[in-house]
Amino acid sequence: MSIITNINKLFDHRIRLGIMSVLMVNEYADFNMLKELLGATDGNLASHTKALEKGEYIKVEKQFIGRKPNTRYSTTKLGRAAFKKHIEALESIINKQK
Amino acid sequence: MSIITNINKLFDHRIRLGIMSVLMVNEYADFNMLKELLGATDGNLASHTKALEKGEYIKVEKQFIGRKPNTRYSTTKLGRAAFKKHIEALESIINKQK
DNA sequence: TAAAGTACTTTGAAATTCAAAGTATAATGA
DNA sequence: TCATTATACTTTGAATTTCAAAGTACTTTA
Repeated sequence: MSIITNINKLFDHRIRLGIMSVLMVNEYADFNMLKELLGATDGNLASHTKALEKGEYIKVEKQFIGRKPNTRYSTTKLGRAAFKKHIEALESIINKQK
Repeated sequence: MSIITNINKLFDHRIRLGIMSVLMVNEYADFNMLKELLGATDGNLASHTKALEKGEYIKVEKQFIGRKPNTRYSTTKLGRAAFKKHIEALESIINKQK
């Protein structure tokens, strides 16, 4: 049980951390919203959302808004639980600094 | 200026986060101490310390203790400043969750 | 003095990251 | 109306990073 035991590999990247962080406080976020909020390129964002999707931490819904495709993301129960644990692990590391 | 702007790429990995975290609260840590605290393999730890060293965030001193080689690590001023900034960025993400 | 242990370092395969290019459709403008 | 530009992603593959196994150079132990 080391100090980094509860750091989740899947959240251990700034873009994925950002995606989760946005999705924890917003019920949904679409591709462009995430792209803008995180300053990621299209391809980069797509691969990170795919990684989180594969881990079943986020859910993807594709729809059309008017005639435009729109992809929106939301967290899963599993994702929310995992993220909370990750945040707690970070907090515990941070508190050691104080 | 996105929510992940101040997340430092070099600290954005659990092992390097762990190394810095240990070195922030201990003046020195040697190879084995870090290895044990972080549960890293030798090769893995070596490459992460090398990355932090290259970024001039930690300093490496090699000496002999008795007849055994001993490598000890400590933070640099630059490293401490960068890590503080990183921790503040994490805190700000965490606080958004509350 | 052979075998096992210590303290790393090197190596290279595997996994990950990333942006450029691609796809498909929609909107715009001439 | 038809070419051009824009939108919303996806695919691709080169570059980088991660990782553990194997290697090196001793030292300790039996």
